[in-house]
This record gives sequence, C-alpha cells and structure tokens, in this order.
Amino acid sequence: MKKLVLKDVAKHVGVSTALVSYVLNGQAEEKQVNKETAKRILKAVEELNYRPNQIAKSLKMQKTFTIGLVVADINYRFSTGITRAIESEAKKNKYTVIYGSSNESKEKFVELINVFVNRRVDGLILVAAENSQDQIKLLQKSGTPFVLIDRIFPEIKTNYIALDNYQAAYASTEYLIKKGHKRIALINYETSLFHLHERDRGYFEALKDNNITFKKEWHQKVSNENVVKDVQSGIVNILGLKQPCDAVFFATDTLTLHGLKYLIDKKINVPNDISVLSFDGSDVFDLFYCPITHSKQPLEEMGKLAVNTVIELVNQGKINKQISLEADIIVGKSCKE
Amino acid sequence: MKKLVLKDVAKHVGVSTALVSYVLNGQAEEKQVNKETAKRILKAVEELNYRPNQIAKSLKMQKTFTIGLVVADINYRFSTGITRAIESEAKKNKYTVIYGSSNESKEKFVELINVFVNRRVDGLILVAAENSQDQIKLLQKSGTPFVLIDRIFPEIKTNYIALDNYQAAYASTEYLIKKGHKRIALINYETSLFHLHERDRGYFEALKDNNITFKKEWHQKVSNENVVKDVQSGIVNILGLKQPCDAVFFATDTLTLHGLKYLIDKKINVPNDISVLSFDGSDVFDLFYCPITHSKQPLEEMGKLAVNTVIELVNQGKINKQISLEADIIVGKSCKE
DNA sequence: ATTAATAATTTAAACGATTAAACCATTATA
DNA sequence: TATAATGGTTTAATCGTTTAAATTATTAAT
Repeated sequence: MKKLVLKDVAKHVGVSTALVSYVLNGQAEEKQVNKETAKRILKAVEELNYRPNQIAKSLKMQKTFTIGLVVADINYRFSTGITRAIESEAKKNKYTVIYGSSNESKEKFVELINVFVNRRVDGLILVAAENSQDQIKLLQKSGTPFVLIDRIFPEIKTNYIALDNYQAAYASTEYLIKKGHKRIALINYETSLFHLHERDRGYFEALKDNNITFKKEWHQKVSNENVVKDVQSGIVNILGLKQPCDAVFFATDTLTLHGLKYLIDKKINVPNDISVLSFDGSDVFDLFYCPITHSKQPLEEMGKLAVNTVIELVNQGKINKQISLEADIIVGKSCKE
Repeated sequence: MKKLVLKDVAKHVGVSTALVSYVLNGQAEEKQVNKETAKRILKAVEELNYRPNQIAKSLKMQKTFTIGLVVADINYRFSTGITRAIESEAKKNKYTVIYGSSNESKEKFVELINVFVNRRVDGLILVAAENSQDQIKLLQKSGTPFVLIDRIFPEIKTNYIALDNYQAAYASTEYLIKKGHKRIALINYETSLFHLHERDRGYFEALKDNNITFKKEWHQKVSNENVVKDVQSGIVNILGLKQPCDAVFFATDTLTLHGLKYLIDKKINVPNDISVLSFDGSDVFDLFYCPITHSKQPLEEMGKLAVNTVIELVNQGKINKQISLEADIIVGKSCKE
C-alpha cells in the first residue's frame, strides 16, 4: 500500500504538480489558477484522500512547525501543567510539540536539546537543568530560537517567562507575619538554582522589613539526594527549638508533600501545632485534612506566553522578552488565624 | 548563520558527499573507505560540529524514528505514568515521541492521529477515545503501524497492550469478600468503554462465585459530565440503603479521588464507616489519612511493551500481539479487617 | 493580421541527505 | 602484456514538496 504523493494527484487530474501545490496552499488566486481546474484538483484530493508529506514540506520550506519542550521532571505538577498549556496553545498555532524530560540531569538536558535541534524544531521551550549555563550560551551563539521558562540565569540575558519568585515568597512570608506568626521556618532545597534562591531572598526580606530577627535554625536545607530524610529532620529541627517555629513555608510543592506526609505520620496537627504555607499548590493536597494555603503559579498563562514568544522569535528573528509573572495566594485553612 | 550541511563538510575535506555519508553511518568498512580519509572526515565533522539534518534523512529514508502517542487526558495519573515510561523506552531505541491529548474527545483523537500520520511518524501508540472504532479501522486499512494501550475494542482485532481488567476487578472484589464484606458497592463511569465494562464484569462474577446476591443499588453510575455530583450521590445512595454497603470499590483513581474528598468532607471514616478499594493508585492518595488499598497497573511494563511492539511492527511488518497484564493488589489500610 | 497583454500551465531546480552504479587507479593473475 | 580483481572514490538519481522562471494559450488592441 504505497502512500499517495503529490505527483499521483497531479497525474490523476492531468495537470502538473505545481498547480496542485498552488491550489493546496491557497495560492490559487495569486497564481491565477483556472477556477475549474482548481475545483477538479480539490475534488481529486478529496477523493483520493491525499495528505501532503510534511517531512518533504519541512525540508523544502526549512520550517517544521515543531516546538521542542524540555521539562525538568515529568513527575512535577509544574511539568504536567505547563506541558498541557503549551501543547494546547501550540496546537492553536498549528505547531506540534515534541518533548522530553531531563530528570534534572544536565547531560540529558543537553542531549535532548541536540536531538531537537537535529530534528530542526523551529524553536525550543526550556526548563533549564541546574548548571546548564554553558549549553544556554551555546544555544544563543547558534541562533536557535528559544525561551526559558520557570528557571532563569540572571547572568545570561535570554528571553524568558518566569515567576517573580522574590515577590511570591515575600508576599507569602508577609502573609504569615500578618496572621501573627513570629517564628517562621523556611524549608528549601540546597541548590544553585536562581529561582529557589529568590524564594529565600523574598523570605529574608519580608522578615527584615517586618522587624523579625531571623534565626539561622529556621532555614532548613534539603539536598536533592535525600529529600524525604532531610524534610523530616528539617521539621524535627524547627519544632525541637527552645522556641519552636509556629509556621513553616515550604519552597516547593514537592517539599510540602513530603512535609505533610511526615506531619500526618507524627500526628502533628495543621494548623494547631504548626501553620503550613506552600509554594505552589497541587491537587495532591486535596486529600489532606485541611486545604493548604499556597501561592499559585499561573501555568496557563506561562505556557501561552512561552509558545507565543517562541513563535514570535521564529517569525521575527531576535526579540527581547523578559516576563515575570506574579503568583496569587490561595487561602486555605493551613495557617492559624 | 547558515546551517552547515553535508556538502560543506565534503568540500572542506575535499571528498564527495558519498564518502562523508558512508563514514557517518558506519559503512566505512563495508564501502571500503580509506582509513586515512575516514579519519579526516571524522575530524572535520568534529571540528565543524556538523549535525546531519534529520528531516532530509527522514525524507530519503522514509523513516522518521518518531512515535506518535495519543493519551486520553494528560491530567490522568495513568497518562503521565505511561508517557514517562514510553518516552524513556523510546529514547533507548533512538526514537522520539510526539504526543497529544485527546481530552476524551473523539474529534481531537482523530485530528491528532491525522497530524501524526501527516508528519510520517513510524508508528502510533494510542489510548483510544470512546467510540473511535471507525478511526481504528481506518488506520488498520491504511496499514499504519499502531498499538492500542489500556483500552481495546473487542470487536476489532488489533495489537494491544492492556490490563486484564476483568481479572483485576475480580481479584479486588474477591479481596473485599475475603475480608468479610457482605455488601460491596461499585462506583463506575457510565460509558461504552470496554475496559470499564470489564471491571463491572469482574465485580459481578466475583460476587456470584462467592454466593453474594447482587443488589442493583450497589452499582452506582457516574456520567462524564457530572463526575463530582454523581460520585457524591453515589455514596449517599449506597450509605442510605436500609442495609448500607460496608465497602465501596471505585473503578478508577479519579472516581476514588472524588469519593475520598466527599468522605473527608462528610467526616465518614475510612475504613470504620466504610471500606474503600480503588482501581489504580495515585500518589494523590498519599495525603489521605490512611493508605488506600488498590490494584496497581504495571505502567512501566505497559509502556515498554507498547514501544517495543510498535518498533517490531515497524521493522517486521504485520505481527500479532495481544498482551493482557495482571494488576497487583497493594494492601493499605482502607479496608476493614 | 500582427502584436501586446493577460491568463493558465509547465518545467526544472532547489531543500539535504542516501546509495546504486559507474569510474579510475593499483595490484594480482594468466 | 592483457585482463581480472580489488580498493577507493565520484556521479547522479532519488525521497516529496515548493516556486521562480519559462512556456503556451487566449483575448484585446492596433
């Protein structure tokens, strides 16, 4: 069962391939194709159920209508949310998404980008892996259109769509303070990722601006290799202080998840024993006994903006787009009044 | 910044494109390329950082090393799990995955398949949308290699990798019976999807084989348009009986999620007030106050098998592979002893 | 009846790879 | 010395489109 090609259609109608191509690409008017001929061509295309070979088209047009997407880990809520948003917006623009997950490994990240570039995607949307600055710089040099989402490198000027993590963390911390909390802990990853540092910074500044003297024991760090253990000991630490913390701010939803599991396990009540605030929500939290107050990233918007930025970039060459979005605080019942 | 092409490399080395191609494709021996020449070519490729254009290669080879994946809804745990497994197995075989979500709409399902076929994917992995039999038959006629996963149409003979839903539901129901439950409810979608019917059937047969007379009120149906409401009224119904049910078997994890939310809300205790068994687990359940007993689909294995089946299909033409996998029961604490 | 203008169509060269077949040197064999 | 065998390389067609340029057919103008 050989695939039908343009030439077959042309032969069937008794015209040249050029005419068929013109008609199929809406250039019938412009190339003044006879209306009758056009009709016959369309009829044949319909009858034969001809489908243009996009590969051949891509080769000739030097354009694939494909966007490569690299996420950090498909298991993150962020990843599925953003993927969904991107896929849907891309489809609206007749683009297809090919994607992969770096699983937080720089090597996989680089490899994925190479695969995508070799497949001649028109542009890339990237959630950068830790320490992948060099790769980003290379990409810039090569002129491949790309936009970073979520994570940025402040020392490299790129197009990006990200959250204003400083603002979000500041607002969250201040929310806790306004609710009367005096000793607020922060549990965050030990990492070089800028966006997580910004969350630290927002937390620190909010404390300072509200005249709360930060104690270093409040800041508990979690290593990527030992998430579960470190979250647990983090909680143990902040509750074991002479003056135990009265609230904990988890810097990512994953951290919150592990934290809540432990709190359930140890029958530590939220919010009576400790208030909980999460950076980013998750439907995972739905089954916790009380709704979790959290800041919420506008995933839909981020995805949409990312797609539109890449497309703009593809169509208009260099542009400059650095967009920082604000997070909303979704009030649950996990913070004591 | 023009992209480097094969011809440029050839010119740079001072040989024909054929030689470069041979060397790059591991045919140096076979085509007896001079070892020195081969070295010079490889050196140039390295220096110039030449990357073959996969589009051109695909066109010539009539092979894209791409698999199209259509899932039912990216929000399902099943979808992310299977996607991850497929992507990883595909990468191992040097295939790339392009994918999309039909959002349970037959129209989107058809559209996605068309997009993928036009892009000349080598094969498809499909979670079929409801009532998409015609499309599947068309695909078969067209000779496109594809494999169904999760959902099958018993009236069409296709390659598939699926769960033995009958067995899984039977085992789950029997598990409840063995634990001493006498009045077991089933909450399932009202649907034409075969795999969900199989779950009904497993439930019915298990009851029958254990001499439990089924009461029709035990079987609560949920419409796709009204999931939340219907689950709630389903629970109300089975608990409001003169002889209330002592256990409920949710036929999908989504149904379980909504059910548990409602149970929390109404302070109905699991498992004291009612035992809960879920078809398929989800890390979403981690934050429920007790671990949910559930049957577990082997996602990793399904994904792996699906990829390998498509690849086999691509390489060897027609094959016959109908694989039914068994589910395991993961024992939690949501069923009364 | 020519020529000019316009309408309709075809030709053929790309796009960037692969590869059968042809070609040209050497060296081995008769 | 002629011929065959082998090693090494190039030529050119091909995959299925698009499209500038050439060509032909038709109508209008002189």
